[in-house]
Amino acid sequence: MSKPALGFSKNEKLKSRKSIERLFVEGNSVSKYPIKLMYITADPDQQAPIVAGVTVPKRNFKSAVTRNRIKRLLREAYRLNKALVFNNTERRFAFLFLYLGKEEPTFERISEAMKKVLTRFIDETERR
RNA sequence: GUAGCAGGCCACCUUAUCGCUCCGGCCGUUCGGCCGGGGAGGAAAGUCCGGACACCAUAGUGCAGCAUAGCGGGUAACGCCCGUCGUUCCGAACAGCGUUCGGAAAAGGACCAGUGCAACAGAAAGCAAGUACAGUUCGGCUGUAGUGAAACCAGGUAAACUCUAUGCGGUGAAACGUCAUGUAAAUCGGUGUUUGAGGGCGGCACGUCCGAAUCGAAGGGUAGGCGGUUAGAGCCUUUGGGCAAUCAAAGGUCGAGAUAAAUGAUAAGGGGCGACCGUAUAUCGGUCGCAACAGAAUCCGGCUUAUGGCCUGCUUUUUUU
RNA sequence: CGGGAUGUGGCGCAGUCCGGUAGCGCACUCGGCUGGGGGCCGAGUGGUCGCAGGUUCAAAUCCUGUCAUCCCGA
Repeated sequence: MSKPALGFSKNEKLKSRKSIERLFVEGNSVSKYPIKLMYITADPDQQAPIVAGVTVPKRNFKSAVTRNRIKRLLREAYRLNKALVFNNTERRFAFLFLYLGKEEPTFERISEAMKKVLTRFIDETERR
C-alpha cells in the first residue's frame, strides 16, 4: 500500500457534502495568510488516510476563471507538499483549504504559504 | 497611412518533468498497476426568446392572463433571419415646389368603437365659451394677430386603458425512472368513504379521469449510487434550385462528460503585438513589456453583452508623385 | 440550475402604479436664546434619480438593453 508521494487522485479528495458541513461546524483551524486550513479527525473507514478539499469564496472572486485557477494552484501546492504531513503523523484527517486573499496569487506564494501552514499543523497536532 | 462599415479565419506553439479525468485492452483478491486514445468556448457568459425531451389526461372548452404586430418568404419553432413596400434623416443632381439617385435608422395594426391624458402659457386643449383688429352683401361670416409641441377646426397621444388579428396548457434534469440506506402504519387537528373527501403542480368556471383515504401542524429519517447523459433540426466537401435567408441530393466524418465539480503546474526555446534604442526609410539587431474576454453542468436554434489578433472588399480623409 | 427584489443629497427612505414642482428625517453650515457646552427655534447649502439608448412637446416615472448589490428554492 505504497501510495505515490506526489499523486492526488479521486480517493484523496474530500467530496461528501455532509463531512464538509461537519468540518465547518466542528473543525479546528490553523491559518497562515492567505491560506486557512480547517481540519477534523476523520472516520476510520475513510479510504485514504487524509482527504482534502479546497475552496475559494465567491465573494472575493467574482470570476469563475480566477476561482478555478486559485483552486488548481491550491491543489497543486498540496500535492507537492503533502509528504510533510504523511511523514509526521499516523492519524486520519479531513482537510479543507480556504483561500482568504483578495488578489490572484502566484504559484510561488501559494507554495510557500502551503509549506508553512502544513508545518504549523504538524506542530499543533503532534505536540499534544 | 488613418477612421468607419460588411464578411471570413484563429484563439499562441513545441519539448521536458510531475499531476487530473473518461474510454478501450492486459495483469491483478478488494484496490490498484501498465499500455494506447479522447479531454472547454466563440461567446461555454447574461438567462432575453424559441424548441427537443420528461412527467402531469393522447393536454380538453370558455374567461382571465401573457406575448407579437405592414406584406411575402425561410425554419422544428421564434420576439430570429432574408427580401420588399411605406415612413424619417443625411448627401448629390435640377433655378424652385418637388422629383430622381445613393446611403443610413427604426417595436411599422387600429384614436370614424368607447374611456382617458395634455404642466406652463393661452379666451379656449370638448361635451363649450369666447379677445383684439381688419374686411363685409351686415345675417353673422371671412381673414389676421397673440399663447403653445399641438388650436371656430378638428386634431395629437395606444412604449395610455382599450379594440382587432394571431399564438401560448403547466412544471423543468433539483424533470423523470430505478437501486440502496433508514425511521414512525407514532402524536394532535380538519374533511370524507358511492349522498364522493381529496387529487391529476399558477387563477376562476366547466368537462373528464383516478378515487378510500387525504390535507394541515409540529417532529423523525435519508440527502448516496446508477440510468436519463451525450450521434445531433451534428459537422465538412461537391453539385443543383433560389435575388437572398436557405433548401435538396451524393460522398465523407465522430468532436468533453466532470459532480465541493477533471482539462493543470513549473522550466526552457520559438513565433505574435506594442514601446524604446542603434542605423539613412524599409529591412535588420538589441532591451523591456504585454498576450484579451472568459470555464462546459440535459441538449440544440437565435438574440444581447464582453473581448485580443490576422485577412479580404467598399467608403471617407491625409501625404507624396 | 431555476425564481425574485432593490439602486434617488453624506446616511436611511418617500415620490414611479396614473409622465410636467425631486421631497422628508438625521447629518452639515450660518444666525438667535446661553457666561460656555448641550438643547431648542429660524434660515440655508447639497442630488448625473446606477448606466446607455428609445417613445413623447416633456421621462426619476413608460419601453428596451446593461451593470451592481441582496434574498429565496433540493
